[in-house]
Amino acid sequence: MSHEVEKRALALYLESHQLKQTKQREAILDVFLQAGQHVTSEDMFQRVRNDHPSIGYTTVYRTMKLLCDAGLAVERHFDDGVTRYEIEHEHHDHLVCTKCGKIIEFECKMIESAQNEIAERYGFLTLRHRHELYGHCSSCRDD
Amino acid sequence: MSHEVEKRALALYLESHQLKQTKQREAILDVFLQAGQHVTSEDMFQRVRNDHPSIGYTTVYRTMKLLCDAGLAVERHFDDGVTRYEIEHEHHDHLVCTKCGKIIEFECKMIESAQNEIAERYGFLTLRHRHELYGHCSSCRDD
DNA sequence: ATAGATGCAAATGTTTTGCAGGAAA
DNA sequence: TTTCCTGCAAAACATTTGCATCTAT
Repeated sequence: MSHEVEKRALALYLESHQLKQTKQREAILDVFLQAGQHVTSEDMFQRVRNDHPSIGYTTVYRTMKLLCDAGLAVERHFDDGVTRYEIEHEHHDHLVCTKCGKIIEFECKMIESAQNEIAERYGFLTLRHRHELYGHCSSCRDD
Repeated sequence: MSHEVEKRALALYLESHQLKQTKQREAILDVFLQAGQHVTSEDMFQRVRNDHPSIGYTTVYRTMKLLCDAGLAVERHFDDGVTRYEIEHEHHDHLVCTKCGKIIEFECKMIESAQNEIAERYGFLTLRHRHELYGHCSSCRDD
């Protein structure tokens, strides 16, 4: 079984917060780790339901929130009003194709340093950021 | 009466789309132009209600959508899940204070050119973007 | 035994839609 | 007089909460 690191991390988090280890939480973490980036809540629910028909929507929501608190997941809000989750990893931004829905991640040091400069100029302490470019990806731009 | 340019623009848009000029639309545009940047739907509704108690929520929503279509307003979604509107103007980004809620606009040529470079690298045609830094503003960072 | 978790149903908050009546063209 | 608008109430969504029950510790 893979993802031992993440499972371990969750176990530690639960323990240190007097929370309980349950099959539901285990199952949802499993599904999340295998689902890839940018899954929606709906997505998560469907996938979880596949293997565990008795798990409710509520538990999926609550557990995703838990995973965020534990630092394993990050909540993202793109412009379509649906919450998405991704596995927590380094600083990056997104290109979002408004035709096919594809989401491409990118990273840019130049932008990061520009952000720092701006923040400094305004005496602003940056905790997190969003940076998304919306448009048509290479496959869709000519259609 | 100010904002003649915007009123004219709306009139032209309505005319060219076989839509009708109504007091509600006029009133909502008026309120919007005087409300400043980043008003929420709720905000708009309250302000409109002040002068015109008979105008319904539905009409406010519909008219804000119309103003967006007409290019007079832009819809923004920050991370609190509430739609905000701003008067359409040049390319800019935002610093959002998560303590006091203040929203500061900024512009940065360096970031813009980096964005273009990224888009080019991925063969991506950018139509619009969001770029927001969340954190504590200069007044809140020491509290 | 007990604090915490679950699942359902109901509530929430925001935005949209159906529809009958009303107003602009 | 026809087409488009309006306001209300109800629906639609995504998400959250109350609560009785169940389960890990």
